[in-house]
Amino acid sequence: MPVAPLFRPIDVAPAYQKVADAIEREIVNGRIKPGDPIGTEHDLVRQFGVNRSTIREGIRVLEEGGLIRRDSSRRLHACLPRYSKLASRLSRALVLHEVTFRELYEASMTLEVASIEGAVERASEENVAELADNLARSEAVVGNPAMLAECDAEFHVLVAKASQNRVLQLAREPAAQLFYPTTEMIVTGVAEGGPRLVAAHRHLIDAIRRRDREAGVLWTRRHLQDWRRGFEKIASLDRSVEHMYMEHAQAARRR
Amino acid sequence: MPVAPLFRPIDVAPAYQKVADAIEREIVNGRIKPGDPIGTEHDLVRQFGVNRSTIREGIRVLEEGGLIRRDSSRRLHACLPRYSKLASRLSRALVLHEVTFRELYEASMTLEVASIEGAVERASEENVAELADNLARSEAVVGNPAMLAECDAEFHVLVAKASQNRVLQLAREPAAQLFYPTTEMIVTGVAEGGPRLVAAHRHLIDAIRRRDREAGVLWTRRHLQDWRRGFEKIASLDRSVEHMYMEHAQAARRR
DNA sequence: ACTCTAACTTTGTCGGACAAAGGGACAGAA
DNA sequence: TTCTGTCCCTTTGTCCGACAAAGTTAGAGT
Repeated sequence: MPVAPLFRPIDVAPAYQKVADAIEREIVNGRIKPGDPIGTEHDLVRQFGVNRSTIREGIRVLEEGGLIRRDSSRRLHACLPRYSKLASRLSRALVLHEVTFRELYEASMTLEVASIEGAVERASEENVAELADNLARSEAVVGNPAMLAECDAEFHVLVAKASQNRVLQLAREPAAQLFYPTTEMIVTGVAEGGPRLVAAHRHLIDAIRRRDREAGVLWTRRHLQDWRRGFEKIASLDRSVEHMYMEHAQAARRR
Repeated sequence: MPVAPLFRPIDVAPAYQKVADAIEREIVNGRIKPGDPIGTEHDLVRQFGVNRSTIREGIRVLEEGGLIRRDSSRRLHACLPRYSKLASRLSRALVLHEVTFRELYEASMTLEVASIEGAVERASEENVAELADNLARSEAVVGNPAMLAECDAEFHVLVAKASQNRVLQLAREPAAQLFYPTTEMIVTGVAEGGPRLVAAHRHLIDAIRRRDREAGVLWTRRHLQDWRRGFEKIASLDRSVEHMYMEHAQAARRR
């Protein structure tokens, strides 16, 4: 016979966790707004009535979660979590779960197509200008695989931004971060890779300008299929993402 | 005139960060495998030659990132970051960025359709069984909005799982976590909401069983449109996601 | 072989300490 | 006035040592 639920489970979280939770609550429910100062560690010691070491452990948790940062003078502020930083956590997780390039490819096909559709529909003048600027820089470094791969990654971030849909922007980022290093390898290994990549970007900008959804989708598909063909010259799609790719995601996180 | 780049910026990361980075590197590059013990704090003090407080701050960073956990006896282990925990970080970020329900809806339309397509193509017997089990439980609680909403959230997690694409699984989760609380409100407010929801699930399972892609996509669209219609009876799609929704995501994180 | 207890280890927290770096005020130089 | 160097105070990052509570291990006794 089950016992009558006389007692609720009591909260036995360690103190540093409670400190972190308390500050998190205030930020998430909006009482502390992004940019607001949190106060010094000593202030927090007084407010929470715990030791500074405990406060500091709590602060580390929030810092890692992207909810607070230290400014140039190391003072604490609430802040809006940055997508690229959060996404690199996810990229890391995907690597550890040993996802395959096939999964990456399939998901990206969906996400990038959705991005371009949004961009075609809603891109602003400024979005297009950013994309055009990126294209110009890409054309200038078409012979440099590393820099071209970086431009490519930025290009797709800008397309997602142009979609004006931040959920999509965030959803595509983890997979995109894992693509980036392979793009470099492919452009290095496949002679016509660089020019084809830049040409695809040019068509994509054109499609956005003309609000031509069909063309946007078509060229996004081609662009990704190009990646796939290039990749399959190097390795199998069923290979899992290698640990070494994390270096790039780590670099992105610190930025 | 720009100065010749004689010096590189020097690395002045604090000690606790270096500790965290060093351990993270070993985990991510695979030298420490998930499940492996990390050693006691005292061990780490000896190995890194820094104070225990410093070690502990580094550990908090890794713990929050999901790379290590403490087992029942509080000993440290490397572990695979859990999707739902990471996703709740993203949900939190989306709330803070004040994304609109329109963004959520549009992105989910893409992501859930992609999930069902994958599920129709690749769902295993076991996946279908899990879905059927979920459906049975849903039917049993069709009069209870809170429990039905929970079942609905689980259903879509299971569909994504059935797609066998972990990238997709991860990408859809942050948006899905924000959907969940509204589902409850809608089912509460709209009389025929519950039965329609369950009926849609039944059709989806059926589509997966028959490997009928068209039907799967169709019913996913209808299911989401139902949500939208229900939501618009309550509020505008252009409203931003409210802070209160975070409670659910926070609960998910702790699990 | 099993249980119970005592000793040991580990974690979470505390208090205090100090060097390095930043910010602010202030005086003197250009 | 504007700039610069100096002094002082605050804050952070790190260290040391300590202790209670909870978990682990080993040994005693059955």
